[in-house]
Amino acid sequence: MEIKPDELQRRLHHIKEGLKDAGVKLTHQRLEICLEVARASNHPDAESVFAGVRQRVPTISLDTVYRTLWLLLNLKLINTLGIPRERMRFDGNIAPHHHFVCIKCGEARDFYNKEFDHLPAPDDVKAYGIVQKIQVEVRGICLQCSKATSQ
Amino acid sequence: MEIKPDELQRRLHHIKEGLKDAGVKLTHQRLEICLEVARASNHPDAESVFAGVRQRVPTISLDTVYRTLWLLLNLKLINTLGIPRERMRFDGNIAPHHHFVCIKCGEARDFYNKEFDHLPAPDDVKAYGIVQKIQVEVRGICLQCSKATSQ
DNA sequence: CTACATGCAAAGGGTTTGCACGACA
DNA sequence: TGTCGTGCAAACCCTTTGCATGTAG
Repeated sequence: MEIKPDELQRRLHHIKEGLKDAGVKLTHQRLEICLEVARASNHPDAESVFAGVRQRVPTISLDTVYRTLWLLLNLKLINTLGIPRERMRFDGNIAPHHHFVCIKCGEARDFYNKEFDHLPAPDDVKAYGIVQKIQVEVRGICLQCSKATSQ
Repeated sequence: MEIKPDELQRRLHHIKEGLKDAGVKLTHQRLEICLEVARASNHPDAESVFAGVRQRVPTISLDTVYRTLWLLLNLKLINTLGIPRERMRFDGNIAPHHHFVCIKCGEARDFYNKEFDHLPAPDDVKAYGIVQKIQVEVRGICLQCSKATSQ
């Protein structure tokens, strides 16, 4: 599950520049963690990143991995799948629907949209497996949080 | 954050029928948990459901709430936000992209699609807050898992 | 040289499990 | 009455934090 070398270089360069701009120290550990997360195409969890880096830096600790990933996340140099720090949340709504998710407070609100319900799955996606449903996730900042920030 | 009474009745009825069909006992606790999750429109976590039910059933325990929610989930009578039992996962890919997520093994694969990148946010969604990005999540069963199931 | 990053270990929070009691069919 | 569900508490796992040591700038 590796990406192309030139794409890797592009990502790495972008991350390094971002760290430099933020004025944080470019330690050996941090660079290796960046490399690991930049070249993974399978959305690794912290444990996977840890295992990968450990092969090259045997003394690295798991909490350094966490701290570095959070650093990259806060600088918007990487993303997360789903919502960070999220506990499990349940949804009694079985009907087809979509979500507006606030990236500040995590609130998720349903909305309905017939066009979104019937988005066709691209052919290259069908090659990944059997498609069951398509859901659109709109990310943004909800009214309450945008008020709170502007005040 | 309550839904319309007739919609609530519809959901409750559907859940009760599902439980009956599955042949599980319709205990007082289970019914109250179903009511709580069916009438919540804010995608509650287990703790919220627990708090709500507790007002009517003071002796209920948190683990009964978890067990019942899992029961409903396995019977596909409710949904979860995000992927169940998911730990935090990171994504070194900053470019606009979308995900195919396997509901069996949780594997998420990127795909690119210019049309999806430029989906317009519906007006009623814009009323929820400031839209930052729109991501499409395709859920299904990946090739490996569908092979494993059919064997 | 000095502030910041690391490693260690222990704490923290959410979720799950084992077991004996209690309640539905 | 027998089986399944519940409550309690402890275990579990992932993640975070405090502190002394090490290191980049």
